[in-house]
Amino acid sequence: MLQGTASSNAPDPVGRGVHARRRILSAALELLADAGMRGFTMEAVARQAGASKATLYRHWPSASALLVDAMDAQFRPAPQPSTGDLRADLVAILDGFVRALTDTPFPRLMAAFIDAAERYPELADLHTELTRRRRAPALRLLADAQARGEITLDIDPDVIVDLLAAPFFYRRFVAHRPIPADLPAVVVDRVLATMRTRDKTPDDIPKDLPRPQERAPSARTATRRQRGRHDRQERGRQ
Amino acid sequence: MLQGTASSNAPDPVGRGVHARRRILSAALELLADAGMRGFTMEAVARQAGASKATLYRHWPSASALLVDAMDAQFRPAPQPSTGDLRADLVAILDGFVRALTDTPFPRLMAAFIDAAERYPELADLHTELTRRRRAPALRLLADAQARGEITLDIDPDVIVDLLAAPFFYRRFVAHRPIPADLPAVVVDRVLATMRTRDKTPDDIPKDLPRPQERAPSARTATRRQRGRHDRQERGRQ
DNA sequence: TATCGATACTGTACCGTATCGATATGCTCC
DNA sequence: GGAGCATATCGATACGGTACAGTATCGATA
Repeated sequence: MLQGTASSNAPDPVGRGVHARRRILSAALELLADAGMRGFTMEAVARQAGASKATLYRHWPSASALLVDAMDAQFRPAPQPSTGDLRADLVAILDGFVRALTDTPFPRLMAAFIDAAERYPELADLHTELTRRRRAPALRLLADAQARGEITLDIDPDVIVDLLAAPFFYRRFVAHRPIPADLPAVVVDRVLATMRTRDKTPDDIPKDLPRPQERAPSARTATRRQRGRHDRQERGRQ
Repeated sequence: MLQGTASSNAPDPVGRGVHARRRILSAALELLADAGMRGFTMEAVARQAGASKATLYRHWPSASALLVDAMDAQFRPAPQPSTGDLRADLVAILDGFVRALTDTPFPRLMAAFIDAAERYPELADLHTELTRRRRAPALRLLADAQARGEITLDIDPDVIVDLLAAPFFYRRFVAHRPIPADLPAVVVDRVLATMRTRDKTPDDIPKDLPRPQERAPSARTATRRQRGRHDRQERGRQ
């Protein structure tokens, strides 16, 4: 699948080798998260893993091959919520994003991926694939809801998923501002509001859902500014 | 303001030094865009700039101080479209984003920023500030439209700007998928649809705008207009 | 006169390869 | 079923080569 990797296709070797391999893959990700591509050296990985440099080169022909394997091994498929309540399920998915972006080392790893993908084509391909897998649950929810007649998908569903997922990554990696706890609900409501079918709206949808034209007044207080330490004052120059 | 920079606040020195300083700042950004933080070394910058390493250390105490200055010097304020047509102005801004993300070296620089900001706090602060400036025109458009009674801002306007801007960065840096030419219009229409006031809708708003509940048959055909207003936007170097 | 480019220098870090002894695993043979 | 051996894998270490950090010096130049 991804060329350049020495052993991702082969069955895991038996015996003592497995342990060294796993230690090395974990160490590679730790280093990448801690120090980015600058800290990702074969020497440092070997040190961190308590392994010999020779062992690294026995398993992977190059640092980038090791990195691809490490990225691939790290991925955990996202859960697929399916309570039948589209809004709740989407919010659950986005809540998972928020947790991953705030309470785990994932964002530091992600930032390194973003940078690495820009410069190593094989990493860009893998990054694309991993992102595709992360998006699959939301895409499926939308397709199911459309099949039930709950929503009208008159545009590319991938764009809808973009609208849903993008704000969280943007806040974390570009705007560097805190993510309000209710942002998943706010985003889902905004996006769903443009897709509800007039004729059929299931009863299990919360009634205070802010439909356009007849919005619940609570959305305002729910999203009160909420700025933290990232709020900065004006700078002197332009 | 940004500690660690040797001279960003001081007036530019006169004489031959100015030229060397500018060459070095440009070279720093070129290297950062080309090879990320790995390629950003004082030696490489000096080579690229045709300068002496000693000259670099005369101006900046460290590599990160140089990087902060280079990032700061690169920024060009985004234009502020204001035709009075909220939709057209927002689309113009997002078109500028798309051009910067597809036709310039800006994204490679941006990816390096994203990674660097994760590991160097002073770069994160600067990145936050630069992003804030990039968002200012859209925020002002929304405030003006609200003042005109054209839209109802019942949530944090920053969240609206997030919804508008995020999909483009997400597509480019996370999903690694091409950005359709009509995505700005699609995004603007989706987001505006949830904010239009019922009572007052200015006449200069296109009538085929996909309102929720009475949607135009295709958001695609409905959003084909107003292109090529301003051709200048912020990007990296020249 | 201030700034610059060029050069040299020491110290450190990493690359990629080679070698060697240690050890866990699996198989054979009794 | 257990002792013993063969094999694969491992960690440690060393090596020459390259690159970069940061400082110092000196002559050139605007």
